[in-house]
Order: sequence, then structure tokens, then C-alpha cells
Amino acid sequence: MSDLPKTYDHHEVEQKWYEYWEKGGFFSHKRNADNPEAERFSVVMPPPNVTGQLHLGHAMDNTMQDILTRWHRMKGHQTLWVPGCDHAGIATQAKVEAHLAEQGVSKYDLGREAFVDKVWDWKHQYHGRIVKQLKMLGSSCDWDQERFTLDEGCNEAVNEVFVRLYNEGLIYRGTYIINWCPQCQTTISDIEVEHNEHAGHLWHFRYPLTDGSGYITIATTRPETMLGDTAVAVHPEDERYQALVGKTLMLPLVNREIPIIADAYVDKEYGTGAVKITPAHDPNDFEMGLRHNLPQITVIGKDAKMNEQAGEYAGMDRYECRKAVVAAMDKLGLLEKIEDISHAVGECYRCGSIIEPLISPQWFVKMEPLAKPAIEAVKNGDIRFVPARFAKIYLGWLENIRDWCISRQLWWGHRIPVWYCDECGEVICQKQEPQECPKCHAPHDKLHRDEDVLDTWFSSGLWPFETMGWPDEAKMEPLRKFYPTSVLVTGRDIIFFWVARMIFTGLHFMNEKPFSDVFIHGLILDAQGRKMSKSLGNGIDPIEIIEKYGADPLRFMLVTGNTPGNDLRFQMERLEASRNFVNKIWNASRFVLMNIQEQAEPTELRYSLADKWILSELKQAVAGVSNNLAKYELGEAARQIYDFTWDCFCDWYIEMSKPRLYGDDPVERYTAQTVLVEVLTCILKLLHPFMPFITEEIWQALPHEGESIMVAEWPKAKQMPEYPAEAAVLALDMEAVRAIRNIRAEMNVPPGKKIELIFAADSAAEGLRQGEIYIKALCGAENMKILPPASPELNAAQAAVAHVRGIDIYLPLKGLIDLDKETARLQKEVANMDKEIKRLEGKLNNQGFLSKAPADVVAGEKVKLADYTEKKASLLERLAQLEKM
RNA sequence: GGAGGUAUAGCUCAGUUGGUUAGAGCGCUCGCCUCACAUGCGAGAGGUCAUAGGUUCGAAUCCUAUUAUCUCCA
Repeated sequence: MSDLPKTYDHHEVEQKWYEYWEKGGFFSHKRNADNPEAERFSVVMPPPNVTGQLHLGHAMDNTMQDILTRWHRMKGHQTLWVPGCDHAGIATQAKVEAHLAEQGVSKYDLGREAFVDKVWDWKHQYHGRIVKQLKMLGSSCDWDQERFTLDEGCNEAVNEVFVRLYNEGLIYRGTYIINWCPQCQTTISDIEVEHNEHAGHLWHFRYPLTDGSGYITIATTRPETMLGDTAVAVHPEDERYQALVGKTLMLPLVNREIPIIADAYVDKEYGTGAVKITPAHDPNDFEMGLRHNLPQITVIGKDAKMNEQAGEYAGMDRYECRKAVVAAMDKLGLLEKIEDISHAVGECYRCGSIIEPLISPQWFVKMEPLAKPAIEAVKNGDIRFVPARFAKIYLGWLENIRDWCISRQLWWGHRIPVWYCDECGEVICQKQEPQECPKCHAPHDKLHRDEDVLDTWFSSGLWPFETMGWPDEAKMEPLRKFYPTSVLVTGRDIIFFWVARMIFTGLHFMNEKPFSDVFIHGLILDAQGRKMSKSLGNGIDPIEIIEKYGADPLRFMLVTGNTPGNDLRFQMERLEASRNFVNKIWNASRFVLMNIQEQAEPTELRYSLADKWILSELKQAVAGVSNNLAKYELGEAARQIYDFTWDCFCDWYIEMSKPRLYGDDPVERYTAQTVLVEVLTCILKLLHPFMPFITEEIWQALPHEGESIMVAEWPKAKQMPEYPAEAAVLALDMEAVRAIRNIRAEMNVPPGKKIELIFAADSAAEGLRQGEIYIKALCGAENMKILPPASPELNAAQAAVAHVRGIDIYLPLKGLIDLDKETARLQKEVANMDKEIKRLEGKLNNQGFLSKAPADVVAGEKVKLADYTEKKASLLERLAQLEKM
């Protein structure tokens, strides 16, 4: 036991305890491993990208995981929280390329191997930073289990998965239309394309019929692709065009004869109802092309420039060509009109470039067979989303899923485990590099490996089991113990990217879901409710916050004032409120420590009214916090700790303990000291998952058993005592105190002035007597008298009066009473009671209410009515007295 | 075009199966450096719970529509 400094300095404290925990092995999943009975709790950290540093969103995500992990650890569970980072293919490669470009070096100058080495250097640098940030935040993850999505073990897992899916026919290579980012120079998957509204135009072009009988007007947002048109489509039921179906058109500028086809996909209402079909540059046209056997003519290359098939336009940028095509059509008199429209344009989620749909040979995962069980697992409740509404988003996506393009034309990532034989064209998919072609036995140097790497999410989709040793039997001890994990905590923005993929890979390869619960949280917004972004410059660095305020207030702020799934606004005021709470806890603890330095001789423990009240309240708080944590209602749990600590413990109990601590009854003193320590210790435990650092600092200073609060036993409400009768008595005394303080304030009684109190009470008299010591201390009263109701001397005094349930309170304030003011105050209160009485009478005269409402509700309303009626009577009586004065 | 979220005090938000005189923090007003804390203490003011209907004995809470706003999907 030791004293605490007057002010709390988080800098030193936070670092000290984190090192202590880490060295002590408190984060290890091996703790408690000898207890076969211990329940297990496991989480895998959504691996942050090694691209850069962590932002507030990561801070929130990891705080939530840490709260759950620390809570379960305190409950005695064997816990594993796996940390790690993601290699983030495109993002990291782009960063490093940009960095090299500043020095005038391109990746091609370096070559693949040297470039990848550079990326590893980058990774090491940022990885160190991320780890440091996580530690500053207090994350209690098991660092011995840390993984990286591109480490050897993950590579083995990726190869294993790829080869198995290939052999099962669930991975295939095919030439389809894909999303090409001309800036990143790679394919991206459908979900990596962001559709944003842009102001654009709808150009109406006339395509002449080959038979010379006229023309058809098509509307397009992409004139440059007309060079690759291979048909014009109309809706089969569109009367305007029915006669034309089957005829052919002469495609202007290129003079190619193309058919008019009918397809139900066409929207009759959009544009002219006739659309040009470019199978090589539009996904829908591609599909339609397959249905109608249309040729695919690629006119735009991977550099987003027109290729040789574009004839005279070859070499032009796609947008330059657009202008040229429009001008040429105009010149030919085939431009009917230009309409201004707003339409969605696909952009690369990474660099914002406009995506060019292209036909290209790529690797795909066949999704339907994998999606089915993943849909089922959520539908049947095996996997639960919290909040439940996110299940709908998940299901909606999986039910309409398209095959997943997994190959990327990058250098940074898991190289696709496929080799091609130059001799016979055999495709060899296997984990180890082949020494010869298994088909034609061509030697090793006749084989070449696929140049592409896999989508980052292909490896992070295996995260819950690849991090636990799979597929290496020798390393799978964590997997056997901790898979499936208990819960996944993540943002709603990566439900498709990541959550869904982990679910289907987990189900497919482990025959078991990867996690039971998916706890989804919202985004962090700035104070104005905007997304934090680099371009707005409104991002906040968690490190700065931690350095200035400490990790505890940041963590507390990040999980309070908010309900699961909703976005959270970051406001300095809220951070300050959390910091103030930390300060409050610190000072309350100082008070307790100061007052137990001279421990009273242990005598008997005799709980007084206040002790029984605070213990009852504590039990409720413990139950509430535990229940809310179990429901992932972290904000509500935090609020309950806050309220209990500040209101119940600091504002009331500590104040009530003072007269006992400073008095000379050793039993009272000893009891108060004991209860103070007991309740404070319990508060610290409840708070520890939220504020790990300050709680450890104080806990270590208090009398305690064990090495760390981290592994102290989580309080069990069921084992705690409660005293409802005494708690109710004290609650009434507290009401009286509030009423008295109110009068003091309203009557401008100087705070230092001691007053006298006279109570008129019948059944409540005993409770007042028991609470006398507190009432006097809290009201600044010298004496208090408790008289029977209607005692003669009550009328005599010139006093202010209040009434609380069955108690008339008289404050003799000779000379301090402003009669008019007092009358006004009482009248206001009478009016208030009138309103309530009227409301209750209405309710209680309602036959429907009496017969249909539950009995306890009816009884409750009756008690209220009686209270208010009594109070009103008392107030009126007092008003009558005042009039006589 | 489809789906969903949100709408409660000046601001940011709670309000968990319908029943509280509708709550908190910040801000505001009044009074206080009361021996843990002015990052504080005590007392207060402030809300037609977006709008319109409906269900119910009873609606901030459930249903329908509307409006505003945000997000996702196409």
C-alpha cells in the first residue's frame, strides 16, 4: 500500500505497466493452459495494412477487442488475441512505387526481386510503428502469436488453399471481362470498384440501317467504345423497334455491319431504348455478347489508350478519343443530341482512376458453391451478427455474388502457385516448384511461373486459421484449442471484403465457422460528422491524443456515447470528459488511500445504512456491466461504471464516509475504511477492461493479492450481498438531502452557514434517525430534530418547507426567508403536483387501464398518486401558514 | 432504381422485450477554492421525442405513409 501523487501522470505509468504485463507473460494464451476446465476465448485482430500508421478507427477497433479480451481473461478464461498486419498488395506497392518515383526510380529499373526487397524494407519500418501504436493503446494481444499475411506460414496456407480449390474445380483461369485500373496497372475485384455519381452526358447517335431504310438512334455515355460495337440491342417487347430486330446497321466511323438484337436486359425507359453493345468494354454488354454470340472487339488497351483496332484513333487516350468520335459523328450529321445527365462511374477504390472494363485472362474463384454454406451459417444462426441488421447486408451480397477475380498484376503479394509448360502448354498447379512437366517431362527451364500475385484478401480471408498454424500439423496446437474464434470485431466497411471471405474459407477448409459472433462497429467521424480522410485533412493521430491525454481516456471515449454499429463523432469535449473521469477516479483513490494509511484497529465490521446502500448499488452495477459486456453493449457498460463511480461512490458514499472516518467510533471508522477499499477495488476491476493503465496503477497501490489486476477475478454479482430495505431507507434520506440543499440554494443560504433541521415524520422517522450522521454532514446542519407530524412547535418557526414521501422538512431560517419568494416556490411546486395528480387520476379512472395493465404497474401508479396528493396537501398547508405571517 | 441506418435539450448522444414527472456529457444560469478532486462541488433552467395517421388501457419505443439526412448495393 502506498500513497498516490497529487496528479496522475499517464506517460510514465502507461509505459511501466505495459512492460510489466508483457514481461510477465500476462498476454500469453498459455496462461491458464494447465486448467483444462477453463473456457476459451479467442479473437483474431483485423490485420491493419502495413501501408502506414494506425488511425482512430483502428484505435476503436482494437480498444473493443481489448475490452472483450481483458474481460474474458479476468473471468478466468484462457484467452488468445492474435495480432498481425496485412501486406495490403496494391496499397503498399503503390506507396513504395510513389516513394521510389520521388527519387526518379521506377520498379522496372529495379526489377521484380529488388523491388520486392524494397517493399519488405518499407514493411519493416511501418510494422514497427504499428506495433508500437498498439502497445501504446494497451492492447493485450499475444505478441508471440503475431503474424503477417505474407509470412512463410501464410504463404503455405495460401498455396494449400489455392491448390486444393484448383483441384476441386473451384479456382479456374478464364478470359472474361474484368475491372482494369489503368493507374495501378492491375485488375481489381468487383467490390474494389467504387461507383460514384458524376455529371456526364448521354450522346444520342444515329446508326444507319444497312438497307438504307433509315437509322436507329442509340444513347451512350461512352462514345469512344462505339469503335468496338458489335451490335445494337433493344427490348424484345419494345414496339418502337420490333420491326427492326434482325436487321443490320452500318456502324459509322468503322463501317462494320452489326446486327440489331433483342434482349430483355435492355431498359426501354433509358435513353432511346436502343443501346450499343460493346462486349469488350462493358460487363453487361459482355454478358449479352455471350448470349448472342457477338464478337468481342477490344479497342482500348491496358494503358487506357485506343489500340490498333481503333483504326485512325489508335494511340489516342480514351477521353481524347471520346471527343474525336463525337466530333466525327457530328460532322457526319449523326449526332442527334447531347443530354446532360448524372450517372455512376466505376472508380478504383485505391487510386480513384476510372476503371476500364477489359477482357483478359485471369484467375477466378467460383463463388456459388462456396457462398451457399456461408449463407446457411448465418441464416441458421451458427454465426451471429451484432447488430443483427448487418446479417442482411452480408446475405444480400453473398446471394448475388459473382465469381471472384483473384489475380493481380502486381509484384507484392503471394505469387500464384501455377507453372506453364512452354513445350506442351500444360498448366501445373502445385505447392512446390515443379522440376519437370508432369505431362511431357520438359525440363525445369521449360517451365515458367505465372507472373501474377493473388488479391490481398485471398490471404487475409484465411486469417482465423492460417494464424493458428494451419496447415502445418506441428504448429496447429492453437488451432485445435482456439478455433473457431469467439468473436470478430470489425468495421462495417469490410463485411464483403473480409468477413464474408473468412466465413466461406473457414467453412470450406476447417469444416467449421471461423467465429461465432461478428461484432460490427461504425466509423469514426470528425466533429462535423464527416468521414476522416487525407484529402480533408481532418484525420486525428491517436498517438498525439495518447501522448497528451493518455490511452485510458482515449479508449473510454471511443466506446462511450454510442451504440453498436453506429458511427461515432470524435469531439474534443468528449475526450476531455473522459479525461476528467480519469482524474475523478484518481482523486477518489487518493482519498481512499489517504484515509486508510492509519488503519483503524480491526474490530467488528458493522455495516451502516450507507454501507448497505453502496453495496447494493455495487451489486447492481456489477450485474449491469457484466450483462452489457455479454451483449457487446460496451457503451452502456461504460456508462454504468461511470455513473456508479461518479454519482454513487464519489458524490454520495465518499461524502457519507467522511463523518465516520473523522469521527471517533472505531467500529464506524474501520467499517467505512473496509467498504471504501472494497468498493473501490471492485470499481477498478469493472473499469480495467476499459482503462487498463490507471486501474493497474491504483490497484497496485491498494491492498491487493495477486500480480496484476489484469488477472484479478471479475466480480460476480450473484455472490455479492444486497440490502434492498436499507438501501430504500437511505434513498429516502438522500431525497431529503436534495430537497434541503435545494432550499439552501434557492434561499441563498451562505454555503458555510450551519443550519438547523426539523423533520416531521411518522413511519420515516426511524430511517431519518439512522441517517442522521449523513444528513447533517451533507446538508451543513448543526442539529436535526425529528418530531411527530402536526407537532405544535412546527408552525411556530419561520421556516422554509419541503416535502418528500412522508416527510415534512422545516428549515428554520429566521431572517433569511423571502416570503414572496417562498410563496412562489411553493406555488410552483403545487402546480407541478396538480399536473401530475390530474394525469394519474385520469389513468386510474380508466377501466381499461385497471383491468388490462399488470397489477404492479397499477399499484405503482396508486402509490405515486398517494405521494403526490400528500405532498400537495402539505404544500398547501404551508402556504396557508405563510399567508398568516 | 433497390436495401438499410439515423431524426430525442443549444451541441453530441443514451433511452435493451411498450408503463420513469423522458436521461447523460458538454454548453448555459446561480452560488461555492467545503481538509480526494476547480479536470472540482452544490443548486437550477432547458425537450409537442422529425411530421401525419394507426395499433393499444397506455407509444420516444410497435405498424403505415411522408420529409430530411447518411450509407451500402445496382
